[in-house]
Amino acid sequence: MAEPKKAKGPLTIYDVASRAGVSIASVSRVLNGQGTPRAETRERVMRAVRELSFVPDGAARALSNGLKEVVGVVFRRGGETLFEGEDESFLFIDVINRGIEVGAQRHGFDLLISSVGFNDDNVAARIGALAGKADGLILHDRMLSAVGIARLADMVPVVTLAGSPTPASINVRCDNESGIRALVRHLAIDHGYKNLGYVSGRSDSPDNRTRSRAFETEAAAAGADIDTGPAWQGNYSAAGGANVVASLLDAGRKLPRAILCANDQTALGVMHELAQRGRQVPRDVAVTGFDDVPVARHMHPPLTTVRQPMQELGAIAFEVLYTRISAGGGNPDTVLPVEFIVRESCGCRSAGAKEKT
Amino acid sequence: MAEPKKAKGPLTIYDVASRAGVSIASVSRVLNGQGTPRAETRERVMRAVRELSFVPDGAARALSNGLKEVVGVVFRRGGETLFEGEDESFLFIDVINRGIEVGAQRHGFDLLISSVGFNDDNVAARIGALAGKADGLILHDRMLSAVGIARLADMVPVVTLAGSPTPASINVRCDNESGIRALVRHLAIDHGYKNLGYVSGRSDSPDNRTRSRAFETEAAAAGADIDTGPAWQGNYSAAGGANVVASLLDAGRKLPRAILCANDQTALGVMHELAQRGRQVPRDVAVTGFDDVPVARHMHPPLTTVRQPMQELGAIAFEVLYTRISAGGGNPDTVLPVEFIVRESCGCRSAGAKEKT
DNA sequence: CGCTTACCGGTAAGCGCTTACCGGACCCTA
DNA sequence: TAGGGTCCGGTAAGCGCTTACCGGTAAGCG
Repeated sequence: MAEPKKAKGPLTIYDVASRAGVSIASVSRVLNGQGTPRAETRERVMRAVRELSFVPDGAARALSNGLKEVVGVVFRRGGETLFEGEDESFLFIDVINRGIEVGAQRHGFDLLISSVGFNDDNVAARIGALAGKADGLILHDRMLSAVGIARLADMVPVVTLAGSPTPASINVRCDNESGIRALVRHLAIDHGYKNLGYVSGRSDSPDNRTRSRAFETEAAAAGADIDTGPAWQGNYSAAGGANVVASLLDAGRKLPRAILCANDQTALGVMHELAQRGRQVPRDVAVTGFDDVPVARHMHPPLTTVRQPMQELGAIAFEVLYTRISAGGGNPDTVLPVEFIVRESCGCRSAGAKEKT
Repeated sequence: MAEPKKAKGPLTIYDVASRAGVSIASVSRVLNGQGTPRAETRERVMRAVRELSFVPDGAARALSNGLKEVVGVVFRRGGETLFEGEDESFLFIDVINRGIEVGAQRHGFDLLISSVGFNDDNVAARIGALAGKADGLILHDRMLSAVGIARLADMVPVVTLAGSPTPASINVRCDNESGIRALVRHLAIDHGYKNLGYVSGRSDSPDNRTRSRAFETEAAAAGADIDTGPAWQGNYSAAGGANVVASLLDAGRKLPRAILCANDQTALGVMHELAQRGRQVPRDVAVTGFDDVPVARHMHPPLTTVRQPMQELGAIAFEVLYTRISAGGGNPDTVLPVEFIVRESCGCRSAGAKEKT
């Protein structure tokens, strides 16, 4: 406690070293637990560090050992928040991010986040800048085109969520096929609904394509008729779902006995519009979602859906990325199991029932 | 397009320089728009950069010019999610973070986030590590004790949200006094309620102390009686609010004519419990919140509350921090105006009415 | 036509840290 | 007491970038 404070210029390892009366190498060794410093040396260094409340500069560390301990996470910020309850959509993203964070913290990494608006122009530039500040990137759904991802992936390790792998990037997703299969079978076989419709998500989403294809396959396998066509195109938002129902009805088309939705948001909109038009769910038409967002259980009636293990998805995404960063390799196409959640919008009465898929 | 790709070792400015046939200094100058490179030089460099899709290393840059272009943001992750709708609480945080991000992007900064669980032990250590990776820190409410903040603040610029300034740190908050004043006057004067209660937030929250004190002052000024005491201690959660009502009623105490709550979450719990106990809002007892979270308008009845400009708060917080980082100084105690939102839980009928405070 | 002035762009010195390498001190053995 | 082996810990070389400084070339001027 010689002087109260030196020149205010941020402290460096040299300040600590001179205060402890050792060399900077020793300070570094103590701080990183390398080598075998004598107990007394360690003690002296620790005391100096404590007294000065020194924290080593991350940039210098990163430069020196080639590891920033930072993952970049990029996602879309909602731009079409209209419907009541719609805010939930980014809760969804948030849960995944939390999962990433949990995984990251296990390895001393932090999350560098960057959200992108729907009409931001310089997305690629922004992501590029992020790439420079991180050891690897995790991209949420639909952030970049396949070639954009590929380009990015050969400057920095990249993991995409709910997309599809490219030669250089890794993808982590949920088992959409199983989820849709469970839904279709439950509706077509358990309930015996012979006519199904599928309100799709954004057409550029790999998840949506997978679900859509699985829907057709499984419906055929279960011997159910399906309603299709451009009128069934949604966009993952509640408004999109409501719109599909509205235009179907306005065109005088007959609704199928059950409607599967690309995600819970869409189901929310579909059910809302159905209620507006005086149709009862599930009596007149059954509705199902996908995702199991928190509101799903509080809808009227509670939504039958498929739960994706979001938080785990985030954690796994980090883990895969971490492997790639530190060792290279890693499974380029990781698929996580989903869980079929039966509630009441399908026509069932009991709550609570669950089935693993 | 000589060779398809060199050794996979991440590219450096040297690779770009040699490909463009110039020195690294020129590359750097072109990339940063410094000096006056000849048009042809610029062109050569840009082409090389594009062909290699080079992105300069953030750590090296940071080390070299003493600016990481990263702000650390620390917040608490909910650990007591129990009540329906409670998830909203971190939506609140998210909106602020969005605001920070918006401010940050204007200056090319990114957000390094770190959430802390309610029973994480090594909080200070984690925040310290963050500090090393960022140019400055923004701490959400109740992250660290005053001395913890002070210690942190002399290693890196710190802005706290809804706290109070310390000699070295800056604080940004909303004008709680005006908000409470508007609420109290509306209830006591406009509605003529002569007896008020205040369900407080966590006792260690500066915002709560301010609101609590303002409540007492304003109630006295408006000539209303107040109910106080330890039974009125809440904790910002819906469960806390419900608990206050429950224990008051269980103890056979008479409820005041109107109950102000420390935040909307609390009001949610209070109204829920009131409904459980068969009390009607606002007929039997009026209830008000604070924050104006999204659900507030969808409660039954819609909640009269005070809106805090969350996103703006985040943006301002960044701006103040940025000033401190780049120039030093900056107003250490920034106060943002709030907006009084009249809905129905206070006893008013009309929706929509608003008053600036 | 020779010298000054401007303008570019290259060379090299750090930024704060990690770590390979090496030399000094000490202990053990003969 | 001398030689060899062990430990510790210091010295210095980078990590990839920015930028001060300076030398070379070309243009401007008398």
